[in-house]
Amino acid sequence: MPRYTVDAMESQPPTDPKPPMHSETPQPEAGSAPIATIASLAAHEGQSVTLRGWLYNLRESGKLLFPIFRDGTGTIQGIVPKAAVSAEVFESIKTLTHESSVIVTGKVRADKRAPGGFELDVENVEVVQRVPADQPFPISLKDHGVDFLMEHRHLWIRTPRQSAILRIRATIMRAAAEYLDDNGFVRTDPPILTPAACEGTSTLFPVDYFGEEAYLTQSGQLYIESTALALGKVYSFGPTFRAEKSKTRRHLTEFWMVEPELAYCDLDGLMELAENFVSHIAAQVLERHAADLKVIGRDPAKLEAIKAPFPKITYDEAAAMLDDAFAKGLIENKFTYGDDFGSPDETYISAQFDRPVMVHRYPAAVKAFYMEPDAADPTKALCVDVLAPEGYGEIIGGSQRVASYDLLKQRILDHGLPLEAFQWYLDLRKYGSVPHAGFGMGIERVVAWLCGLDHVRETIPFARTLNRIYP
RNA sequence: UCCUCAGUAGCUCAAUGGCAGAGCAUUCGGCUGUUAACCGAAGGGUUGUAGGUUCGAGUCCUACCUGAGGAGCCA
Repeated sequence: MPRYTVDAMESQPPTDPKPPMHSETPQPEAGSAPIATIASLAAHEGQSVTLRGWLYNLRESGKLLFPIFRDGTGTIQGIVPKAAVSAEVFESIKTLTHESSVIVTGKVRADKRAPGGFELDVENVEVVQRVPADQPFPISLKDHGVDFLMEHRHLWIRTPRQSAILRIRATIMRAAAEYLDDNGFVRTDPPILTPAACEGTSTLFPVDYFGEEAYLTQSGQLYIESTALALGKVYSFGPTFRAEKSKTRRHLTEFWMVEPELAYCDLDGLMELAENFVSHIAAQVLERHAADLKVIGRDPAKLEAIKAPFPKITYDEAAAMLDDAFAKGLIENKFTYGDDFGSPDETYISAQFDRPVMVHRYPAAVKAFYMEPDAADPTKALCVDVLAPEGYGEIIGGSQRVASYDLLKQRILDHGLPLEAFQWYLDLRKYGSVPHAGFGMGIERVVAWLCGLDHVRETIPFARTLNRIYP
């Protein structure tokens, strides 16, 4: 039997020398133009470069061709006068079809007429694969319907707007991880296959686990509570699954969540983390994606406003705002005190602020069993929802967790949950329980909000929604 | 699960109960600065499915299918 020691270790051996992050791009042959990306063309003004990409569009005017190339980093228009190239090359470009893959050589030239400031005087085009003309690329430059685009998502992502969104998504995920990594958090990802519901049983995807019923995780929270008590500050970052039959612009059945969890942390500390965390992410998007924000038509001023501290109001204050709004006829439905906020309620509350608003201390009765009651008013839970502006709704939900063994056990029983499934979770309160807190942030809602999108299905490469699991 | 809306050419959409149309895409022709280029021509249809009303249905009625976005629930 292998044995595992838990003895304290001496300091760790030095780490290996840093391996390269990625392989080098193939070196060009001697004498040929260096390989460049479209995003970096400004550094090559006046030089001949080689671009490797695809034909995005082709316009022509008599004996002038205007092919637009894309390479994943951007687009650039080439110009091909008939007299400038051989008859074979001219004809080859003239008959190019949308999305044919090409290796282009040309000289970079600044031009005021070009949207990006540069054009490419094309010298040669090597066609890697020509899209057959009788089976053209299905995504045209004109409008398409949602159904058609989602059915062709694998091709839709090639369009400039979708590519820009995916680049911003990557930065948002990177900035989230980076903030936590730089602030002493240890990434501890929980399992995706889980034996029982975290909070209930109705919203999970069941899977067959060698004849036993298991579920896809709907939150790693319970697991990272245990890693937090082991490592102090931890986070998880991964996909989560909800089988809810929600059909709205804010819902996916599979989405990504980042969940920090901290030992020795209370609700105030958690809220401070949340606002700094979100501010850092917004700042990174602004810093790295001016061009992409322009492509998607997002006003950077909306992101510039996202700076800590965020406004913080209690549930009671939010409820009073809704009552006031109803009295003035600003919202349709009267809010019932004690209920959770509905989607229109959240939209109204968040619309009163230019940055995310933090609503804390909801009635314990409408919140999850693991939330710590407020000592000052035990009918309230020490929890916080962060509502994004512009109607994007809840992007973060978090709380201080119940620290007492007896109270947590009672809560599990009160919620009709099977005690045996939570035995390990109760252990956390048996062995060195401390005040601890954490939150979960839905990546897709943050992407939709920061990008100003009207639907989360554009925020993830392949969205999984109620009626769609293809492609 | 409920409510609302939609389904016509490859795509986006027109068509008072009376001949099935346009733009884009594709093919052919024209144009030396186009910016979703433009101009001319051609090909392209089981109007989601099944019934029904009618002299006649893309259009009206019934059921079903598919999709959309809103509620609930959530991030």
